[in-house]
Amino acid sequence: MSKKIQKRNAEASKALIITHAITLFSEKGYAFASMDALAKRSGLNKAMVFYYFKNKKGLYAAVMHKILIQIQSAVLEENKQHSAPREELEGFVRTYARFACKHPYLPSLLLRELSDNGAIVPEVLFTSMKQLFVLFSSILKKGEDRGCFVHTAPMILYFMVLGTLNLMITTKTLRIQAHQEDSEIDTFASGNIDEIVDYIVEEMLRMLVVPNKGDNQ
Amino acid sequence: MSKKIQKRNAEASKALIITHAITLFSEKGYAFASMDALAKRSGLNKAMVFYYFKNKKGLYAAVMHKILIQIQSAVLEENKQHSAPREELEGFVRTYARFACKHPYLPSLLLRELSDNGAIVPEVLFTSMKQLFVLFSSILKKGEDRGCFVHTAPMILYFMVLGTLNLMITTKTLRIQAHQEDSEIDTFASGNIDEIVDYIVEEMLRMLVVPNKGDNQ
DNA sequence: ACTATAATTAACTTATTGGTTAGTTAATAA
DNA sequence: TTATTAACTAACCAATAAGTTAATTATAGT
Repeated sequence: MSKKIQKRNAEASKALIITHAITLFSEKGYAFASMDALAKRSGLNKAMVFYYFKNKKGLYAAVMHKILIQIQSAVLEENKQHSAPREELEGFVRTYARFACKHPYLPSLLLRELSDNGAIVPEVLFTSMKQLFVLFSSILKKGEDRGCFVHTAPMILYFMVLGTLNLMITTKTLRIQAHQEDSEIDTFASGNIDEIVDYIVEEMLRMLVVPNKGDNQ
Repeated sequence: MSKKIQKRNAEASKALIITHAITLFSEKGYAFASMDALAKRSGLNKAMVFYYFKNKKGLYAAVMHKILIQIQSAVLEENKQHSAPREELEGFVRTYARFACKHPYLPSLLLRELSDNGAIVPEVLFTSMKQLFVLFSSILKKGEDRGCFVHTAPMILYFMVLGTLNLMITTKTLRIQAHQEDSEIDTFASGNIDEIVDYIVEEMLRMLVVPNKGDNQ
């Protein structure tokens, strides 16, 4: 039969808390996200938060873990569909970008953590970022080995991609506003995420592709 | 004669507060920077902070204003020494990078603000970022006009530069740590700021320079 | 039906913090 | 010398927030 509607359901409550915590943390940042507010949003008693997650930090760690696992598996999964370095690279950028755009908490939480030596939950953040980086480097490496990419410093390119995407996404409203105030300056205000990715990928390839070997996918 | 050492000195006190506020804010972030702690660090009475800056937000605005003016004028000033687009571009990147590296509060404060819709002081941040962007675009534009740069979306390149630099700088300790834990992965841990700039400029030029017109400075 | 336990709640505690205020002392100009 | 003002201080206040606790209710296994 259909699941009966329970008045008590640990998993559901936990999920409810996490869901609202994600938006709350990304809206307000860690410090300004109050657990009272979270309880109110979730429609649960504040004590439940501590019951399930021990303390604020624990909850935050759970939140970060969840979204990092999500982005990680999204990118890793997508990557399986390709084998040519150029496609892999484009897939990496686009998947990350689309995900980040659909879940705008990702860039803001990520930038905040990164700008702060992984202030609140270093380990969680770290392992995830590392895994993505390993994939990214392996794509570049494969390209090099096949002779279609020139040699580069993967860490710098990685941050180039992430930095650009995250900033473009988080500053979207800012850029639109700036363009309205002064239409002279081109803030790429109209660009949607796929156009941005097109641009970035184009630039990346211009950096990477070995001259006169462009067709060597 | 020499200035007599005064027991009371508005300007000195103000400066003292700002100086310590800069480090405090960048260490702890806006929310976790307490005014009690600031007063203690500055060796002044807490009330002085409010006496001079009205409230915490006002102080923060003053802090941001100061550092943004600094970076802005550093870059603008340096730019006067060049006229060839390629040199101008390199100068822009290097001056920003060196400054940010010498004053590591800049990247962390900047990223935090940017990742948050200019959370705390939108206007101040905004005008400064805009001015730097205008300079950056004008460099690219000049390059295009002279036929040595290809056409690009300046906003994206701008964030590419700032994103990469700020991330590389703020994650320095993180990267060193990661490399120590697993020496397999190349986190560019050893790279100093000038090497990083070399790399970035090299990549930027590979993106920008019109093929077979590379010498056309 | 009974019991053990997991889920839930209201009320409370404790600490911190941004900000105020009323009063005090140093400098300065008449 | 004195009056005025600007710089400075100690003590205080109200609000908020993280975290606790002791009691209560639903649920599931026996």
